[in-house]
Amino acid sequence: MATRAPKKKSLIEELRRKQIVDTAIRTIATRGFANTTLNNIAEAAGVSTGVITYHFRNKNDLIEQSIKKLFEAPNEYVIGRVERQSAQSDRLRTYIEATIRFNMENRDHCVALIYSFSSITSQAHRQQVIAKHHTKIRRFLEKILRDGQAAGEFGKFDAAVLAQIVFGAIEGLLTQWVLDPATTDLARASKQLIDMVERHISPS
Amino acid sequence: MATRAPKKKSLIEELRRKQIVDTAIRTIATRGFANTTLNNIAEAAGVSTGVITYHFRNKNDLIEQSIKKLFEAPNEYVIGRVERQSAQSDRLRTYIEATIRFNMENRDHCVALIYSFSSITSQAHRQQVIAKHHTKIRRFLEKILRDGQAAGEFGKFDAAVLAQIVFGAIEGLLTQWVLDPATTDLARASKQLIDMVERHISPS
Amino acid sequence: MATRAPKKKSLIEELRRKQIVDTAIRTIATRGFANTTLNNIAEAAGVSTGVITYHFRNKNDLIEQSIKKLFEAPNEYVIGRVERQSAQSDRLRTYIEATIRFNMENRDHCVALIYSFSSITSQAHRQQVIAKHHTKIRRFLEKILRDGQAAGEFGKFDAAVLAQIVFGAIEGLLTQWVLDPATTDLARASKQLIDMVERHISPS
Amino acid sequence: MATRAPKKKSLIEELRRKQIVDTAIRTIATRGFANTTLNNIAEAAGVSTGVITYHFRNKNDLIEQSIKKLFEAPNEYVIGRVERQSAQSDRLRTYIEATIRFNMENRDHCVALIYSFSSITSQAHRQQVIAKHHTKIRRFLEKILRDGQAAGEFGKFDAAVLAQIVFGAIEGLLTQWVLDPATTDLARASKQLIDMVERHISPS
DNA sequence: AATGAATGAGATTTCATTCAT
DNA sequence: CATGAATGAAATCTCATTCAT
Repeated sequence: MATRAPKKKSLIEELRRKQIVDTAIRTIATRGFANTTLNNIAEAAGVSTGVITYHFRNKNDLIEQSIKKLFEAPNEYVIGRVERQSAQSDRLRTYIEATIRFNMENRDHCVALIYSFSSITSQAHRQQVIAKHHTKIRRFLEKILRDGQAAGEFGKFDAAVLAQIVFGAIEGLLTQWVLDPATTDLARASKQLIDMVERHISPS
Repeated sequence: MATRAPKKKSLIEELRRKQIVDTAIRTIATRGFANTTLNNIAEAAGVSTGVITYHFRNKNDLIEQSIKKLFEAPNEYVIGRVERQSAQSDRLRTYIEATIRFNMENRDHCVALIYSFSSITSQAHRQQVIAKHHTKIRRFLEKILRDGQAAGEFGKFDAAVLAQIVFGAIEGLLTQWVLDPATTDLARASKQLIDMVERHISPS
Repeated sequence: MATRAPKKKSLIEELRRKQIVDTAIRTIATRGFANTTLNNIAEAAGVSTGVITYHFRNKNDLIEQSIKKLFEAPNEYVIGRVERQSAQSDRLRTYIEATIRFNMENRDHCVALIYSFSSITSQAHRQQVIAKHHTKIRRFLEKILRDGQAAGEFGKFDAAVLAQIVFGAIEGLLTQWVLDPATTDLARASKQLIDMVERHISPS
Repeated sequence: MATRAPKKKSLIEELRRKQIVDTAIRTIATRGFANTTLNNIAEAAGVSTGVITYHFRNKNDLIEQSIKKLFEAPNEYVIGRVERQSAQSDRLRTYIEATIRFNMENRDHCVALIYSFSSITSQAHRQQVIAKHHTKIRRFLEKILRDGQAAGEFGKFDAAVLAQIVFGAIEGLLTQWVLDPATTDLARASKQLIDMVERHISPS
């Protein structure tokens, strides 16, 4: 029942912020990162430009809130589904499937996420934020692999490195799908990735 | 088979262009995409602002030349090494190893490449250029896989999809390494990826 | 001789106006003139933004009310004390002492006053208001000097010019104290100024 | 023969900067501090707005350069004249006369200087800059007084405090003259101030 | 009376591009 | 070829003011 909100935000304030973040994500997916202005976002949201700087400290603040959501939204989706599984092999498969599915069902989200790499500036902060999110997700995957080894479900392999590979493979597949959806068959790739990984980790 | 420049560029002209493109890549890697101005590049190259717009039609032209180089440089490196191998299994292993190695030895290049994936502006052109490069490399990998199947070196699998996965995995690993080099062991990941793929495609 | 408000203000209305003016002065002293927004003042007063524009025609109105108070508050303090003295030499000394004392006891007031001297916008009106207040106080001082001459307490000198000097000296001392309180000893300066002026005007 | 210039400025660059600073001072004197925009200054200088941010980091930078000049220009004028005098009593008189004269001959300068107090923001930096300039000038005056005491030209008094008073009196007189030139006779005030001070410090 | 979200005019700032030298 | 000062369009940011609740 803990209340957060460092500065007590009103309900309407929260709604507006959420609306603007969602619109920002949509606009970035449509126009690209470099080409998205506050005006574009305001117009897409049907509000005046001033509304954005009224609710966010500045453009950078809005962008970072959007990036936060870009990482958290798929996480919530995936983690919830993974945790409903008990066997680690089911968890692993669910992790891959759910991640791919979320992105297929939310292309704007996926596109904006991939684009967000270009938003990294020399101010290390932005990079750190993205890196932290990356690491967090990768660790979640790594834990599944280790738990599976501990339970005897999986054989012997370097869990940290395999987590890197699987996570990297998914991200790389999504990048391809963003750039060239016509020649990228995410669903089949998902199946084959699962198949390959399962064979790799089987205890035999 | 080298084609000469269609518009007769002087030698000094070519050198300048090359110098500027290289500096642009280095600057993007250092400052991020959104934070790199023509002045930044000019300063880093030790020339005046005007030099850039003298040698390139405009900023977009310079960026596209840089992106071209970002894709072509690792390609040359990798393809050369791959083609010295005759067995397809050697080619496949060489492809993965050489790609990882080139990027480890040219971090600026790698960083700029990852940043650029999503430097897409509303001119769909940029996205098409990147997608085309992606596809080209993936096709090269796919051909190795198919040739290996034809030669009986590899077993049965969907080559197009596996090419997607392997290519995606490498790209994803590089992305992780760009964001967080400390926790990303590229060399080990490379070995394990090769191991996993080889087991997956073994004909048995 | 107090005139009632020409437009019938309720008691609560008057209290609010006074509270806001006081807060404005405090905020200007804290944040500087150029850096004080209506929101800053509202926040410092613990009220909503709208309250200010509800009680004041606009920002300019609030600022002018505040400037009015900045001049009137020390005046009331000083004039009351001066008029309790009968000898003009006592009045003169009291004038200087009381002015310095009021400002030492109300640093925010003093700071805001110094800052406001030059808050002049292109509307010459603001400058006129400040000049009028200045002149009024100077005249008050001048009268003491003239009355002293008439009574034979003081010797021969140009009263108008000496009033300028004394008034200017006090204002200048306060400015220094505002800018650099550590190196400005107002109390000693006050004594020495009185001493110097008294010697200058002594009839001998 | 020491060269300064931390970053090697070209001659034309220096001229432009000087021109813009001068125009800024003139514009501030005319329009007031709060009412002066970069556009106003650019227009008055007959250049485009971009020129200003090309030659100055930002508006704040220009303002601080202008404030620097506001303090340094009268200083140079006054110090040069003072140092041509050998007797300390001549130096003191020259200090007061020259300060008043410079300001009478450069009203824009004087007006902008007085206005500059309103430019102080909560960022302590601006205040410190102004305070530092103030202190420096006051110390110069203090030294004249002490040297005169050491030479036996002047009698016994607290030199630091008298310097405060004389400096404050001049500044206060200038403030009055800025606000209300019609009723402020600077020339006569200057004479009477000298007279009063000389009597105060005479050794008898 | 009071609130505070929203507006929009006007300011500052950035920067690709031009052009006289 | 090269320079770098200048431009001006377009972006971000600020904030007094309005207004529905």
